Amino acid sequence: MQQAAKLTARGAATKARIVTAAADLMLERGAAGTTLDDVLAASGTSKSQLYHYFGNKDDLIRAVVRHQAQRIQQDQRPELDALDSLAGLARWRDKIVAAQAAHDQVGGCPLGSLANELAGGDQQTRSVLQECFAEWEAPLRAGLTAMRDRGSLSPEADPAALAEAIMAALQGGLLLAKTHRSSRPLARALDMAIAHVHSLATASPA
Amino acid sequence: MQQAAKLTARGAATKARIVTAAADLMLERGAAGTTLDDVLAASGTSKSQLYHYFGNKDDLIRAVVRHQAQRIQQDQRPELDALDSLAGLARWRDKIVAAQAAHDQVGGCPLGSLANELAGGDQQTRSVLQECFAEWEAPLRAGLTAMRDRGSLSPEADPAALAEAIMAALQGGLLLAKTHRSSRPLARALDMAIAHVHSLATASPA
DNA sequence: CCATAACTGGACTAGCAAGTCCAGTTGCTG
DNA sequence: CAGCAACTGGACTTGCTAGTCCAGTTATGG
Repeated sequence: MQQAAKLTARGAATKARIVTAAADLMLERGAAGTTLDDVLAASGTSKSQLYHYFGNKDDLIRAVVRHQAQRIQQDQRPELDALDSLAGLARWRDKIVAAQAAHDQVGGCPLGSLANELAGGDQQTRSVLQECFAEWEAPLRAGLTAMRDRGSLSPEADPAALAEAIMAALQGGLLLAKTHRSSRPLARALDMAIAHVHSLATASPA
Repeated sequence: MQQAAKLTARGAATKARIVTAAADLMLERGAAGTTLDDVLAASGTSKSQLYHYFGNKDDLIRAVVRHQAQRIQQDQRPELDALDSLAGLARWRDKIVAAQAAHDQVGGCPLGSLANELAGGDQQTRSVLQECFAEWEAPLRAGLTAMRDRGSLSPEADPAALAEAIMAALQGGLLLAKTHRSSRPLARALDMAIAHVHSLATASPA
């Protein structure tokens, strides 16, 4: 992998095909449970192509992590950009619960599952995970900050802490949902988190 | 494995040694990432002993899941039996955060990590996971129910939903803590959950 | 003290997985 | 159109892993 190379249109397409196939497989089998041969078969490529675009399996895994993070943000638009009101939070919640239910309750968070598996690994991969979570959390933190600055939330409310706690509820809710094959735990976790934001809302929304 | 057999004291000790070693290894490397040879080396046993006590690797994994669930409950006593007050919840929170910090922020929830990895697998294993989570959650649900019945919590409060949401916050907090190598996300998640219980508390605690 | 069953050691097999290698094809670019 | 670099195919190597097998040792109950 000498990736400063040119990368023609065809090459880019092949690389994307590999990452997409790997992401799908790793979502349902985990990163360790997915073999490169599986990825090659699913993407219709060969060993040499994979090693042409990626240094090794870990490198591919990091690409998959970034891919899933992008996919999540894409899926959650435009709701992710309208988290500066209680109504906006409710819409985001509904979209997430609906998406989970649509997946037959199978497969938790594409990012959370990978994080769980890879957080104990090398520093490089963990850094990517941290960045991806931060990127995902940013719009939430921004929305809560806007609410506080506007006076919709109590001045004592800590947007950063709130956003992190909500993400934790989301991740835990998805894990329990996956385990129980039911979206109920996810719904309850998010409802609790949003109720907590409600309790910090001021009577007069400014 | 014809486990209706006798199982002498020595046999029981060997079996326990295998499960303990496997649990430790799987906590830091995951179930798939732990080889049976690793387990044998760490426990000072041999292949034939492992297959004498367990049908196959999946069988061992299920034993590890049950073992971790028991260990967690044991570690969280006596706080787990005193979750029928806001003060009790706070003590439980402190114990969990301290335990996480004591582990150098490494390794999330011994049960949650396994659940994440195994929830997509066979029904048998998933059932064990569900039971273990239910068992762990039971004291929390009981405490919240007692609070509501006593009048410390609003009659509208739903102890089952509350307990499940709190467990979700705990799991998500542990996942983010593992990813960031910091107990901050865990503390924030639990603080939010407990603040939510506070908001449901009645002014007069009876 | 003998027979039976629990228990133990470790060599062995079969299959699979990551990563290597090289010969060949395609497609830019001057 | 020539030449170089990007790209592709797939066989091959090396090492590991779950699971098997059997010969042998220890405990126990009659």
